[in-house]
Amino acid sequence: MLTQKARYALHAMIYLAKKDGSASVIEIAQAENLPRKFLEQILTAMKAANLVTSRRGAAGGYVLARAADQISFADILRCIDGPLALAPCASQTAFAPCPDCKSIETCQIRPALMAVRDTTALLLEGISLAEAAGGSKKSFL
Amino acid sequence: MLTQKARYALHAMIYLAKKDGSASVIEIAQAENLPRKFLEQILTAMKAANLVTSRRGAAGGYVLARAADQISFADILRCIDGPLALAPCASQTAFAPCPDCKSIETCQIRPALMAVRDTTALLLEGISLAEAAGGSKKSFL
DNA sequence: TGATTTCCCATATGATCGATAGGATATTGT
DNA sequence: ACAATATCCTATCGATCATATGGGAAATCA
Repeated sequence: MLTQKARYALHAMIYLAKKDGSASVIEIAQAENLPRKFLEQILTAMKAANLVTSRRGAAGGYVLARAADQISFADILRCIDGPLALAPCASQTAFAPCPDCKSIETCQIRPALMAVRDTTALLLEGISLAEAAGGSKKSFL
Repeated sequence: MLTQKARYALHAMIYLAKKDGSASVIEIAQAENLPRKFLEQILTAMKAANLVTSRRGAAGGYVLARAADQISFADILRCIDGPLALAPCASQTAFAPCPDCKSIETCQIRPALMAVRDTTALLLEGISLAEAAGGSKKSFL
């Protein structure tokens, strides 16, 4: 399961994609019905991951750092919820042996977890904010 | 990410699949290097889900409730970590609207989450204890 | 009867989730 | 200059969950 924070992040980012311009935290929070201060944290994380840029002061706000079709669900989920994989040993972006693992080579659950990671990463990296906002339903059906 | 508990469960069940007979908690815990009392809880859950049967007393222990090729990774993971889906609204076995969801029909992240659920469920339901124990690597490559 | 084992319930600790609060800092409009 | 508006930064908080550990009742077998 994703965290609520991650779902908030997706909604906020899709809002920015549709807006195609700057939007303040307050604007996004009201439009998408998200807790304002919590959203602030989320956008801070998105900025740290270079997915959005920000401007301070009156008439400030957040903008997508790249075109909406160049930001994937995977980008967003990774920076909020961490790796997509079901176990550290099956992660490409944050590989680590599982704490209790004897041997990565002989592990009998890893192949399955790798297969799952590969397919979910393929899917989530293939879905962009532009597609989600537009509702094209093309690429993943 | 799976919980450690879920990984423990998979290892324990694969051990039972390879053993093809009764094994006590202590035996499994020692063989797979799992905390004994924690494993006890896990096997209780597996029994509640009808994945294993048990016998008490001396020479007691746990046995798979079905043939090893009739128990999938999905069966085990669902009863330890819950639904495979990334959100309640994308779950087949435990569907529910997300707490903050306005409308399931117009949600712009749900289609993606459904696609992910479908593929991971397909994979994890297709991987049996027998396959994992045997290491055939056939069905998911 | 005594040893073994599952079963059941309770507790503990640390981390994580989902927020909220307050104020510092930057920018804009008047 | 100044007030209004925003982001930025840090701290805290309650609830839940993850990861166990412990004690003892009940069943089974030699």
